[in-house]
Amino acid sequence: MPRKILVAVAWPYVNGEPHLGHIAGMNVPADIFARYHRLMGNEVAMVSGSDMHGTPTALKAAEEGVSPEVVATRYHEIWSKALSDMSFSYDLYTHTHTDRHREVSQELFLGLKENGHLSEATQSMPFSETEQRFLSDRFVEGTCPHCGHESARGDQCDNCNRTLDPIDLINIRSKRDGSTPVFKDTTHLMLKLGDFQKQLEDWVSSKTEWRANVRNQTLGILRDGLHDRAMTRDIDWGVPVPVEGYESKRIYVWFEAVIGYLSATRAWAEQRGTPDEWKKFWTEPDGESYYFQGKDNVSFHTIILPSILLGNGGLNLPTDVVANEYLNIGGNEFSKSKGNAIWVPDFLSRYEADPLRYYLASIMPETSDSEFTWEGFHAANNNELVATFGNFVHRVLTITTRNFDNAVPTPTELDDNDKAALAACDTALEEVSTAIDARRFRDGLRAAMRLARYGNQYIDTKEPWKVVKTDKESAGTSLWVGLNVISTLRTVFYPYLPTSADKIHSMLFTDSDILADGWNRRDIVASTPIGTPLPLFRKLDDSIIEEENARLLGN
RNA sequence: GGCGAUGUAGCUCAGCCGGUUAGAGCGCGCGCUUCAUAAGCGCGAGGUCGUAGGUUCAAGUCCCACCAUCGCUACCA
Repeated sequence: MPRKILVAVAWPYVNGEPHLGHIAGMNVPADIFARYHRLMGNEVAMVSGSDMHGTPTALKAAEEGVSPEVVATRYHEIWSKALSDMSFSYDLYTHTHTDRHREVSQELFLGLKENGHLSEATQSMPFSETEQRFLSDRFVEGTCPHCGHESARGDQCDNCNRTLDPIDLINIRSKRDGSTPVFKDTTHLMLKLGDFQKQLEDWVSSKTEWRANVRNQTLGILRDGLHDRAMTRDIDWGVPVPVEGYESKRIYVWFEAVIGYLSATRAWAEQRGTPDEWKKFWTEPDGESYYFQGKDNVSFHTIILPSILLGNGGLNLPTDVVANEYLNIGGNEFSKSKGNAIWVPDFLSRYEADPLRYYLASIMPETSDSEFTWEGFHAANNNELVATFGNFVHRVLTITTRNFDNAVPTPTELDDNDKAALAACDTALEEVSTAIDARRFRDGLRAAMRLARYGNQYIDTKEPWKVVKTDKESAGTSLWVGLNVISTLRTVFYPYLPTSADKIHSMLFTDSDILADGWNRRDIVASTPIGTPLPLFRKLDDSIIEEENARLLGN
């Protein structure tokens, strides 16, 4: 019975290009997970899209003097291409400015209203008279009442770190034009999160296999008790609120962004001509769903999204919320403003996706922040991919084609070493499978690379390049075993390095594709022709370290 | 301030319910090999397990306090 796996990837807000920090924590693990499950024969839908309605996007548009849609669409296209160039296998990468998304968002919003989970509340907010609009907390600044810092934000003081309410700010002013806002009452619809307190507690408590940061952080929030939270905003860019009297407001962007997972699954099902297929993942009891994103997003996926789903009823809660920490560079977060960022399109103009996927998976910030360095990328590429994995594949294929007329040799009786090598293949399949299914991606990669090292040890023991001169049958058997190891490496590396796995496949086999072979050690058949071996990976010159570090400082 | 996570060899990380000389990969040193993109294999040197207490026959592994880093703290997406 195939499992039904929804791979839900966080929705980036599109006001810039993707950098390595973005993809390391969400897209890379999600794609490994999705590819693994497809190879296992499970039913997979991997969906995501661009969050078009983020405030930063609207802000950037205002700066440029164009409509938010222009900016959002521009960066959506850049993101789509970059994700595709990274070989991320989305079944659908859409965006939130579609009719389908608006309909589904409004439908769930009204569902909550009909079920009595929305309430109205009036609050006093800063209002700009010059712009005739309400200013969200990030658009006002003033003097901190606690420490006297002169440019405290509306929600928090950057100097003393205390949480603030904009009404407490001394000398409050608009960050947009410096004018002094007035405070005006505004009414919003609030989601009564408290309605779901008990259900959420029971649900999260039962999820003992979740990562510690996700589970404990959520339990901590629940322990404090949930309060109503506004689900509408005084802005004009976003999904209209489908309620009379709210024509000038929009649905809170986080509300509709997390609904994107559902609207995108439905859009995917429609596009493939099976409009009800989304239900496999969302309403059938054995549908599984995995949400990949950064550690700053946890509560939106463990509190708000589940509340929306519970409040509508009949929709599956997340099986797991896989939150990663951050990938840093130079000891800091990737930051556009500080100039220390490596952009995906730029990276891919000089290097290939697979080595990057390898390095990012090997340093994936699963338990704590990790650090991208060019030295590390260079070393991972040259010492591990080229020297260990690529070289093993290349040396076995080369010896084989040169001595056995470009075809798979016929094995004779297997000795203990041969049997151990085949057993190592099965062990690797088992270990990588267990690790990926448990969302331990670094572990899985290590287990895969262990098989490549084992292959080198085996071949060194057997010395077929030497034995072939005296005992061709014996050398042929060793190479046949080596080819089995290569075939298995193709499988266990496929989730991590899909392009390289495809290259191996096309050198070993002429029929079918990797997916058709499943998560198994496909037997190597004697006499099958083998293509000319080509290196899997390109060795990088030492000079790139200095070049890239200089480039980083220069931008 | 409150909540949460993290802190183990130069680097990236394993160490489950506490129990022989704390492990792996990469890097580094030495040796072997030369089929292979000068790639491979073997051996070895590196750690008072963030700090300071406590519990215990025994603690990296449990308890307390503290320090550092990161996230959240409900209107940043």
